[in-house]
Amino acid sequence: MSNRDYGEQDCALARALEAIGERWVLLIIRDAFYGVRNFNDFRMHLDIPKAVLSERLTGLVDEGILRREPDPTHAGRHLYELTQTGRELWPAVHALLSWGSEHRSTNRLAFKHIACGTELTGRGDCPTCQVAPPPDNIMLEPRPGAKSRRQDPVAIALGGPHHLLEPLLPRAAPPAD
Amino acid sequence: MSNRDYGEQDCALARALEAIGERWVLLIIRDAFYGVRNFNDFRMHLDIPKAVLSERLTGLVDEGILRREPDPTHAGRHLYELTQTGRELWPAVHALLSWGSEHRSTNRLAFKHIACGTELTGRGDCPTCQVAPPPDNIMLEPRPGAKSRRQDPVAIALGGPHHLLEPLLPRAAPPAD
DNA sequence: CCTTTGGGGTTCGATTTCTGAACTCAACAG
DNA sequence: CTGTTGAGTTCAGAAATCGAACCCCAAAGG
Repeated sequence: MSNRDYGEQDCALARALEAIGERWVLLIIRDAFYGVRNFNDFRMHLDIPKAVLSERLTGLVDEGILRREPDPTHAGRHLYELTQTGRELWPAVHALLSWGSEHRSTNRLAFKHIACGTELTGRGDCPTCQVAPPPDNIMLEPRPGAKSRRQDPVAIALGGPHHLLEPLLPRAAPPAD
Repeated sequence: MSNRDYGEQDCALARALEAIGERWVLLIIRDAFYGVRNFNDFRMHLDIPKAVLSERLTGLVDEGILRREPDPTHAGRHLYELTQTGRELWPAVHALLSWGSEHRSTNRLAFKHIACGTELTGRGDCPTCQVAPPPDNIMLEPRPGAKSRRQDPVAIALGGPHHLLEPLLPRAAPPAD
């Protein structure tokens, strides 16, 4: 990852951007918060070229943001999940998400504090409990009336409420009838 | 700016990254928060190629994040400053800065609430006042003992305390004796 | 008046990165 | 054994980045 750096910049922001500033990386991390864990689900949800996805995933593993582990259900495949360092990117991801939904588009998703059910503010605080919940205490649910333009399995699985960081099971929901 | 987009991604984060996700952009915005306002100061502080800087600045103006105005002291020159929309990126910038300083390098700068002088938390809150100050109520000061590797005029001007968003005057400080 | 200087760009090849399509390889299903 | 699918790698063309060179204008110097 560490070509494409910012040289002599003597600043924590430059260091952060060297780790997560490349194209696609924050969207990959967003999906990881949403519970995406395997290569093909990232790929289908993001429409990202395979070579780039592969490179970004190994880069993020090298940076200590994702952990790669063997997929117990399929020999030879991997699962990717956020490390603690990666989870600590939640405030940054949420801040960008909330700037984007304020100034660029309204967000289709609401984030709620699991402990009390209250929707979080733009700063990621729970107004009821006066705390900033960590991602594993947040759930996401689609706003009523919002429907996705995408039809890939991940987008469909995100059509219902879901705890952040818990694995999405995209293939488990083909509506049988 | 809007080539290099994220296509069908149906997400406020993708929209935000289309505006501020390109290389250099967040560093330019950081410098704008620090008070940098003219082309050459950005250029010298960032070591960015002129063509790229020029393209990014006009892109940010088009996106409504910076405002370009004539420099009153030099005909034909411009000053760039953050719009309200741009200023609302502060929480995102601060979140990344604080992740970077926690996981990549210790930050040389401390951010303090002007109203009370307390240093802000990693989440950008003032622990004394229990509020999250907007950038025009924050000052930055170098941590004792931290010295910059850079010697450009902007880096030197940032060697002392400074209110965010107030113009830096880099050229005003050549130590005459 | 003419020349120099410096800010603020634009232009231009060389290099690097991104992209989509084609290809490989291993695990499984039938 | 054959076909399929997930997970990559390889490859060539397109796009972005880079640093250096060049251009234009305004003010300063003489």
